[in-house]
Amino acid sequence: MPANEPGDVAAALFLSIGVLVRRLRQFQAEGDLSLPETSVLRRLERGGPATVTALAKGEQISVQSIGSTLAALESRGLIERRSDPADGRRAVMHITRAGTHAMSDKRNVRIGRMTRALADGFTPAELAQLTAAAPLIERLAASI
Amino acid sequence: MPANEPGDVAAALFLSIGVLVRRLRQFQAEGDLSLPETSVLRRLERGGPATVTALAKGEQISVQSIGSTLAALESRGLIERRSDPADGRRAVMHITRAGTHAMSDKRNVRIGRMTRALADGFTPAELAQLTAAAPLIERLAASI
DNA sequence: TATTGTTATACTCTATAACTATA
DNA sequence: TATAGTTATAGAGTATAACAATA
Repeated sequence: MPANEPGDVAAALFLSIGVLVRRLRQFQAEGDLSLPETSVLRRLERGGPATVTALAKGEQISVQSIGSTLAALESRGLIERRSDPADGRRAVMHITRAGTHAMSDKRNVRIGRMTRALADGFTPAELAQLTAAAPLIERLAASI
Repeated sequence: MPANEPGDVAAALFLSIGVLVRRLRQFQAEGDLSLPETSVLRRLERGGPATVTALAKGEQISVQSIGSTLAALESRGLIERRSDPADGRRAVMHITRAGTHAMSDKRNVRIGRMTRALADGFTPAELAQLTAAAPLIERLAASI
């Protein structure tokens, strides 16, 4: 049984997630969703409608930085902006039917390739390990 | 027992690693190692001396892109460039004693914060899950 | 010719600063 | 005044193209 020293876990995770992100960045074909676009759509799909500030906080970027991503998604009809009737400052973003469609395995290149690689090269036990790791990685990001 | 559908695993991983990378990007203080610098040093530390091409391939970026990172590390004495006597085209990069020192928990802000967060907020069982996930994530990156 | 690496240039993603509108 | 969001500008990180040196 290994010791799983926090320092070793940290270094190993750091290297592996960096490589995966850079690898995923390489599949940017004409018309594909970008990395941040995919992430925002997935978040809306998972967590439901959210304000600009909430999305930025979830994505761990500034409110200003998420602006162009939201504008791009909105201009393609993948999200819809609704003003909050209770607070005129707030803009609540909703994923549209087209947005959900764009996130399907067939349409989304990155998620699709990850899905195929996982289905072809990983055992159910390994998929279970990755499934268990995802929320831990999110918790780690939130606790750093 | 959940089904762990590859599509769901892919989407969950995608979101979590994106958030962690963006969170890690935020700790860029004066003099700290950058994200790619930390990654390259860790790779040399783990895998031993490597050529420019091998490092670029490991990091999943182009040979051209890794150039500035290597130049920055070399100028600060954290890596050393040696020409391969057997092949004059090759430059073999070695981590120096100072480079290893810069990667220690105390000196490296990102790895250090990850290490502390893991030590403080995660159980041994959770650390074991993350330890198991890291090589799977690397394998996924390589198989996409 | 093919491979290794460098230099030059451009694009993507994110940050900070300054601003407007609403509370 | 404080909060939600936008616009403008800049920096980090990576890509492609063109090149030089060696195999």
